Amino acid sequence: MTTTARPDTDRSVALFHALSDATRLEILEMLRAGERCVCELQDELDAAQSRLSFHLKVLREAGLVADRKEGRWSYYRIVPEALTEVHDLAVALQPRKGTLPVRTTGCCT
Amino acid sequence: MTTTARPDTDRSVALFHALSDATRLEILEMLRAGERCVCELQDELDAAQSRLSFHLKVLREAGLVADRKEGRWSYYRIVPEALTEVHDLAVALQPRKGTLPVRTTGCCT
DNA sequence: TTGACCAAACAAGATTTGTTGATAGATTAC
DNA sequence: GTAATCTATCAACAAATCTTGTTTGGTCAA
Repeated sequence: MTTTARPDTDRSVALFHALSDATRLEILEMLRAGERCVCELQDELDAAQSRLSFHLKVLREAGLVADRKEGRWSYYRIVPEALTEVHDLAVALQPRKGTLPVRTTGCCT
Repeated sequence: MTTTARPDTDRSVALFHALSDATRLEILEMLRAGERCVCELQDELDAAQSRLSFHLKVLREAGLVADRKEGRWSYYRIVPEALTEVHDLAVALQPRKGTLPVRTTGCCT
């Protein structure tokens, strides 16, 4: 889209987009066990440093992870609230209660 | 990614990707109220027909919507189970219970 | 201070995604 | 039959995304 969706929609798009990549999901999967520094992610995922940095930035900008510097290391961790948001979005997209699976009246009549 | 993630990961990527577009989220939002034919979506979203068809295909291939032909009309509806999957994925990504927000031991020691 | 190390940022290229406009198939109305 | 309608698909282009390799800045060790 070129344009103005509801801010709600923009936020949803950002969250879902950040989650729509295998590398990023693998990063999150690793972080489920707790904080990790970039070098650890690099080792375990066997990914180039710049690649990891790119994906971590996407996750960070979506608010899905947060980072913390300590000396020369950067530690990343999951932001649970962001995942709760995703959870809530999925629920909010479910059909409204009382909706018939198939309609009885025709369209464009 | 070029490659082999766990099938689980592939599925997650497909679902999240399908949800990572404003037009597609608007389509789903409309379908929450019940089945709609393409021409109705077209009118309400003010989108070109081929554009809509493209996005409906993405949603369909991800299993988020299902369609039904009746005469010359195609009716689309939400597949609630797919949204439940999304819901479950968000939950599954939450940090494991008992995880410390910040680690106490250094990395790469 | 010099050199090693960690991580972010940049540049260039390949690939994927989304848009528009045109075409084609199927169904209904006349 | 022919024409109109609805939708999927295709081709072409623009824009966004991801990857790799390089550069840069900051921190630590000797």
